[in-house]
Amino acid sequence: MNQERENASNYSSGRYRTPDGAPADIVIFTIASEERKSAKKSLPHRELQVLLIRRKNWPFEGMWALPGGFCSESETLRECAQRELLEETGVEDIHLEYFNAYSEPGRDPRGWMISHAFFALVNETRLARRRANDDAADVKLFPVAQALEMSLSFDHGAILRDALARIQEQMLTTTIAKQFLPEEFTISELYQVIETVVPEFEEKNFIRKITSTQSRKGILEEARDSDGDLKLSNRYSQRAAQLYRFTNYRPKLSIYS
Amino acid sequence: MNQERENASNYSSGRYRTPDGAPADIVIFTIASEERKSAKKSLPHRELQVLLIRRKNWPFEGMWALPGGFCSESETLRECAQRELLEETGVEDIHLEYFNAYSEPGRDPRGWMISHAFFALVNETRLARRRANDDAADVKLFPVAQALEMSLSFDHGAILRDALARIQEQMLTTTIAKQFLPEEFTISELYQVIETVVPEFEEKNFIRKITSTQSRKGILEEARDSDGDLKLSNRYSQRAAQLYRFTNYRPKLSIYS
DNA sequence: GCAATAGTGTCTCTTAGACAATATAGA
DNA sequence: TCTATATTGTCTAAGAGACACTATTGC
Repeated sequence: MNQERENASNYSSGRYRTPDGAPADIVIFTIASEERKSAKKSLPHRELQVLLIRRKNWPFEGMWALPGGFCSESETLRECAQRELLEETGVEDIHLEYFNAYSEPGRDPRGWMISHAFFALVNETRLARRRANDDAADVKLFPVAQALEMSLSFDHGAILRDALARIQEQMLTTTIAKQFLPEEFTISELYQVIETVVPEFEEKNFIRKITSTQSRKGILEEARDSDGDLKLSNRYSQRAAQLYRFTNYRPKLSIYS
Repeated sequence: MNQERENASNYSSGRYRTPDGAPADIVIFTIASEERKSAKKSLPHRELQVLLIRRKNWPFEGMWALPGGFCSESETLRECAQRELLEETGVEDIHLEYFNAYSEPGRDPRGWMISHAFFALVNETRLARRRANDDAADVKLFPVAQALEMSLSFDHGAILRDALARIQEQMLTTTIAKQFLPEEFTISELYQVIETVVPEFEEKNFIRKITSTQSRKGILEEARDSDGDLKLSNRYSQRAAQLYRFTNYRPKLSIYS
């Protein structure tokens, strides 16, 4: 023990310049949906949004930034990000994923800071509760398209771009769409969510492929009530639509097969 | 300017405990191939290997570890990793990719260190030159299967596992296979490389799929000589095989289509 | 009946998957 | 000729892609 302590203190006796902090920044995405004003039932308009906060202190005082904070020695980066997420949005237990580190010298005027970037996907229904509590002037959801054009603090513009690219890729290759959907949803809702995140997405025979092709149909299963009958919803349509839920099945993708 | 400096010094006046360094560790993979001793021409035996170094100092003195080093304030993590890679292997300009950060408290007895993990893919022909120069006792390639069973320094066992999972996924979804192949190669070589990294991989009609199905044939193109004639190789076979090269085309993958 | 969404029929062309068969050339 | 790899033939079932068509139900 003494040996170890001595070694350790020997080691850190100022031979190296050390970082001035270990920040974690979080790109919090949500999909806002707005009922369209129409006499008939119709699908809502959906929009991908990102949560930004207005900085109160130097540097970049008054500018918008990604939520984040400093990690302490006694927690992992993930725990730090979870803590920040809870503070900013009041939500826990949601999809939170580390995706990159930002280490460009000079990226932070406060000193040498390597930022650890996470993205989080939050269902708007869970975000809604919290929003009323906040000072709307300091914490705000922005449409992603708009946020990308804003001048953000630090290199947060680049972080946002990277996060968006990542969730666009994952939206098509994993089942993260479920983060933006209720437990049970219709095929149209799923399609809309995918389209909202990846505007280029187009799949003419979507319903058929997802429900009846052998290689993919394992992704979803029909929702059934306690009697085992199929559950339908007519929330967005005159004709009731079948409700589905995600299974745990995740097809393996390959460019070679 | 003065204002900024004053703010900065104000900021860092010991309010937070700061990390004791910013290390980058690199998981360097290569595929070693060994000609089989057979009278007839036959495909070599291939094996995925990882480069480890034996630690000379406390902590974990004498144990094997991933190569790595401390990042300086004036470089990015990538530059740091590139520098380390050059020092350990003598190679530059190869596939180097950041994949995770390791921040478990207590992971490094020297203090609070968040390790930034990269993986690198090196063609054995480029590694061969360097190996003679090194003291074989301190830098060594291990079969990955063996390295996974060794007790490595720090949390390098976990880092190695994660890196392996990542390149297995990427082997099937991107064209990183080319990192382990010469510019021009035969279909069998490509198949072997994929199989070496992902043992479960099996594709009965591989040659046909990769060369003649519409959705995938863009990945490869036939190699041709200056006259425009097809180039063949009989290095591994009696009957000469068509040589191919990767194009820049990268199919988009989706679980929904 | 109209509007708005849900879902099916149908047709053609391509691909998957399994195996057998043929091709090539050095030893 | 034998051996080891390369490449094509063939057949069936499944899927892709396009579009027209039917279904449902509140207004």
